[in-house]
Amino acid sequence: MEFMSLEELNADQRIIDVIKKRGIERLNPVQTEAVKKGLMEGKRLLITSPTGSGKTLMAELGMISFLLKEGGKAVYVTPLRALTAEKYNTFKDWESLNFKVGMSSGDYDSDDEWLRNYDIIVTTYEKLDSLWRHKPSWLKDVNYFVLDEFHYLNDSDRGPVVESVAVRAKKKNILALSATISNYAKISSWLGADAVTTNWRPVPLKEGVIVQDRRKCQVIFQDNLTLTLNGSDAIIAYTLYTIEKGGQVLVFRNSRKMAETTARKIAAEMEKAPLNDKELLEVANRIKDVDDAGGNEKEELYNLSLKGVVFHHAGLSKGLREIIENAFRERKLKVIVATPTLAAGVNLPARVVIVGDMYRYNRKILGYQEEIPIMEYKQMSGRAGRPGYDDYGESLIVLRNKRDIEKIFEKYILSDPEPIESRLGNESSFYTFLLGILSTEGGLNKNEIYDYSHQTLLDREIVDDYLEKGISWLNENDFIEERDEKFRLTKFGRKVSDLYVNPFTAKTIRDYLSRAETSCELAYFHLLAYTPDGPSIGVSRAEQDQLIDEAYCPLFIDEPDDEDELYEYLSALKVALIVKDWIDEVDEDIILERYSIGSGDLRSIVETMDWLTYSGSHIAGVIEATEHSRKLEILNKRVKDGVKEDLIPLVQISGVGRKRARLLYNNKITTPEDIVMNPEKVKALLGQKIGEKIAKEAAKLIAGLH
DNA sequence: GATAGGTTGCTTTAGACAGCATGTC
DNA sequence: CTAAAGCAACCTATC
Repeated sequence: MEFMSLEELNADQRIIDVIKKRGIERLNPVQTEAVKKGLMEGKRLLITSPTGSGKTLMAELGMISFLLKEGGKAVYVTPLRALTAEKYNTFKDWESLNFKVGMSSGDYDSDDEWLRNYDIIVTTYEKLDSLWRHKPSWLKDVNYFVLDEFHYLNDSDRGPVVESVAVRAKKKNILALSATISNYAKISSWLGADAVTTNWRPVPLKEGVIVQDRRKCQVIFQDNLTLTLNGSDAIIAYTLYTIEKGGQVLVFRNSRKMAETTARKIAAEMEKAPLNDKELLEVANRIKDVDDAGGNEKEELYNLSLKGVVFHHAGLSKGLREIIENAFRERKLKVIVATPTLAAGVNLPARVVIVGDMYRYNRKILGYQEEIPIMEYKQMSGRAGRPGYDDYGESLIVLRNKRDIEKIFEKYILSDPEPIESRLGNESSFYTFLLGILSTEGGLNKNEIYDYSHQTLLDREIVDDYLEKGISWLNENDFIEERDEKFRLTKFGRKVSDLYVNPFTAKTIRDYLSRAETSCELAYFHLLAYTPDGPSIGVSRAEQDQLIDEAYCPLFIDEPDDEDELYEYLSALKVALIVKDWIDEVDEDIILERYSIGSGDLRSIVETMDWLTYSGSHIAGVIEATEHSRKLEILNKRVKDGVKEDLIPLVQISGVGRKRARLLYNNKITTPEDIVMNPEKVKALLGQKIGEKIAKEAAKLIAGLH
């Protein structure tokens, strides 16, 4: 274990100053090794090391020293919008060296060309992929790419994009950062990079299992240390044990419901725990005052937080999630019981991590529970141990059965994660990849497409197979055309690539719309939700029969016979009904109740349908289905803000949402002009301060139109 | 006859990226 | 292609 001093680093003094300002005195062993392997000289590296081993600083050293020497731009890519925002904030430190930092993702989006003003751009894999297709002028100035959380390459949904980005990025200088992977040698040689691999962690990790044995729980650590606790529930017993000793606990469960009930059970036992009621009351009030709709989860979280225990999953609104994460970081909340959301994502360590379930239901195969990937376990256990607070972290796997002990130790604790492999080997991903390269590169002949495709991680034979099929499929379906032996995107293909929708989504939309007359709102939503890009949502047994009755108008798609397809069809119908309620201005809490979804779910459905209505409208435009296009355009405006058509002019004003707009409209203020004309009335309706602000925004909007 | 506690049968099951216009976080 | 936990309705023992 070698720690390099900042003096030895031999870097520009301004770099040292920034690092020192953060309270960092020396480089840790991972960082030291990376520096020795040429990080500061712009050497191509693949760094695989555990969570919290200071990979971000390595990326910064790499980027900054490269920019100082070579000029140009650096792009830092992450798989999550939350990570993009987090990195953006840390990289702001480098503005003292006159490097301008920008970010671009679905959340915080900049105009493509505007990004030229930045030296460091933080973005997501999908956004970068999309940028490449739009070819903004500055992209050729980027000579350094940092590919963060590179193990996402192995994700079946998102991996293909990571790989496409890597294929393009590796033509330039790259630094790939990844969790520990077993086949790093193969990956680094594919990337043309040197590998830096260590298992060094800033806080040591003690792993073990905890087994339920009647009224007692047996804890067995890796180092053979054992411990017996009283209690008939292993999770509760060890959580209480940890809290008594002043630690925080992160519990993982594999369903939302279980996360909630486990949180309730722990909270019920918290009477004897040492809690700071004043702090918790303050947290509880933050939860109560959150201004995005929290649904009925809000009240429950309020009560739970008074006991220092909360649950956390994607059904929660963004505001609630943030409050919980911050309060845990502030060490006010003692326990979070979460679904896998918190395993990846932003940094949120705890002294103890309890992995409650080693199996997960597989939605594709009935009755089949698969063991969770080792990588996923490592991501969870990696959250154990807070630097500066804990001497070591503990990660415990809960076992229901004694005879699993050895197997679990062998598989999860003593082994490396599974190798990461290409996920491009299926029609949908590969065809998307082909569309992407033709979009970026312009016209290519067959040989050039071959060469390009062989840059992927995929085996040659598989590439060749999909290539033939892909080219003819894209050709037959009018995404591409052949001219002078070169393949180019058609107008339709170009549009699909720009919209960033899956080609199968585009084909579905085009095929149905081109042969049908216009239909009702519900039918459009249903069609969009039924595509591969549509939101998927669970449909309960009881809902299934009801859904068909609620479809009040003819849909574009006929009811399928196949059972699985029928489920997809009904799921899309449920999405359609939710979005229909949303644009009919049904109160948010009523929607959540009616469809038993969380407010986070509603937000994500609306977000996706916003994108898809926009895309649908433009696809209809290209195939000259003008009526469809016009209808979808109006729906898009309504979905964005959740309003009926008459409110569209009002919600264009920033600060005016569905509720304020309806209030104004009911009082005969129906346009931005009305607001400017009657500022006093607006103030009377919305309050002095808000009214004033909105009047200003309305004036700005009108000015912008002229 | 009320009630605590058990049994049976049925149901449900994680997460989160993308366009554009806006101002430029 | 190998399940498990929650929940409501019903059942049973006990006082």
